[in-house]
Amino acid sequence: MHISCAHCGLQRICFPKSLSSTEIAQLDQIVSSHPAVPRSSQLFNAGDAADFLYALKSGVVKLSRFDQAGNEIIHAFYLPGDVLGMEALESPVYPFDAIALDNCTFCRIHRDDLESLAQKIPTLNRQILSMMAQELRLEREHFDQLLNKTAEERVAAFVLSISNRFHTRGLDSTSFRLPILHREVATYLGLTPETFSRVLNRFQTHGWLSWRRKQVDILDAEALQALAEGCAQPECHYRARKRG
Amino acid sequence: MHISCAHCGLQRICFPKSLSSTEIAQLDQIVSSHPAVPRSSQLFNAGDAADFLYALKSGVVKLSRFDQAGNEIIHAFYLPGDVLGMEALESPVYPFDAIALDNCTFCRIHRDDLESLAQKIPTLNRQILSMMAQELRLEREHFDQLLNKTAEERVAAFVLSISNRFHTRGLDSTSFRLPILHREVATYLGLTPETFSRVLNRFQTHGWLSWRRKQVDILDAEALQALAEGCAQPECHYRARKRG
DNA sequence: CGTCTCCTTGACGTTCATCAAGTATTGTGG
DNA sequence: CCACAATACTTGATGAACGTCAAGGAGACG
Repeated sequence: MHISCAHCGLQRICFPKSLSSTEIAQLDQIVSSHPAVPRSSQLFNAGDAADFLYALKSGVVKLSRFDQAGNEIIHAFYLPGDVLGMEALESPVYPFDAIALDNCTFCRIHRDDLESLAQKIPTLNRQILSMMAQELRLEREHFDQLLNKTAEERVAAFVLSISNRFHTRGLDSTSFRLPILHREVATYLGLTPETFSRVLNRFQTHGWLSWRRKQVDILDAEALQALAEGCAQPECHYRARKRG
Repeated sequence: MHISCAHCGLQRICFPKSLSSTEIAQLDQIVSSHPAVPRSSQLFNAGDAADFLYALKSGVVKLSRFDQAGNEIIHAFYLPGDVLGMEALESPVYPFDAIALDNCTFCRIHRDDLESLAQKIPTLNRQILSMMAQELRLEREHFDQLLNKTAEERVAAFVLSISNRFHTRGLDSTSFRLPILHREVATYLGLTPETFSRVLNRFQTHGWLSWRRKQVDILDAEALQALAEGCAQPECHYRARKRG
């Protein structure tokens, strides 16, 4: 049975974020539980009928697809409280695969139910739009992390970005377990595993970061921040070109 | 005075896309005209209060900002019929600059008016979500065009993408004027003007494309398509790595 | 304990950014 | 309408960052 959103620890991040208690009660009517998805299984695949939105309760999910050349493209990692499937509001099918990187649990909402309810509750309507806009913002952030950035800048920005998301969820933002393979992080950042490995090695040497297997420890957030923002560091020979 | 959406040539692309004639009449009530914006001027800047959504009637607009290092990042080019400002539905201010690349004309809608009307018209509500989702899809397409792609693949994909958008608008999709500087296209694609110039030169040599100043002529769409998809071409020594 | 997958480390080559200089085109004022 | 300036684009030489290939090591799982 579904636990009421009113008692869920993720209500500050998830759907109920801006709703009143009576509105949350209405939301509860259309929220149901979804069978747990084990590690490496898909929640849905590209091309599946997009009937539901999913709220991630626990675990981590990657949103990905394979391009014509057979390379994996990873567009997003979802953490507890995030909502999956927003992009399908444009089309009848999901455009991407959603794959559990850990054992995952979900709430789910039928999109027709959500649409009907949103038509009655303006706050919910605004909330949906806001979540959609956030998805767009995150994608553009991801884009910015890659464009004209060196491998070191990308990794630094990624670590800080994940750290912030842990912080938002009230978790330890300097030491945490991240159930994502290095290979997948590299793919997300448009790098090869080899390059990613070398960057981690350099960060460790400088005492900025320890990231062994799935355990991440941020040792010098300021150094990483400076690097992510493209400020000069002795090791970074490559400089972004200046504005004309 | 505002021309009714019912008589606008862009209604198949713009807001009225999926609305009935009575609904379009209601929409007309909240749509107003906006003073023309001359070339190189901004429609709005990052940080401005985001009170309005704008529908581009004529001209081309770029959505951009400057990063910490002072480099321009261009996230999108808008063509007639496109709607600007969707991303601001999450925040009270625009997160980007919108700059006219040509003399531009706009319709505009106050976001509060739109929200109220959408609460009454479910079709409009769905339409707004769909436009938002499309914005997200285009951004991800943009992302895919850059990730692990060579300069040639990026340019080929860009030309075809623009061509498709002209086609959607019922315009000539093989020969058209594109009022975007080469430098701006290069920036959009994460390249330098030099590299962009060299790619155009190669395409011209092969007889695939002629792009002089602002006049674009696609001479061999299939060759460009093959290149954009990463299929082998004699000139392209770089091959995408295969899926593991 | 053995196998599989993940990660690491090294040597090398390619693509593209950078620097620099030159040519074409647009815009402006006389 | 022409001269000049400013901007946009082109072309060439050079080097750096990172992808590729190859092989070895370490952790996970049965």
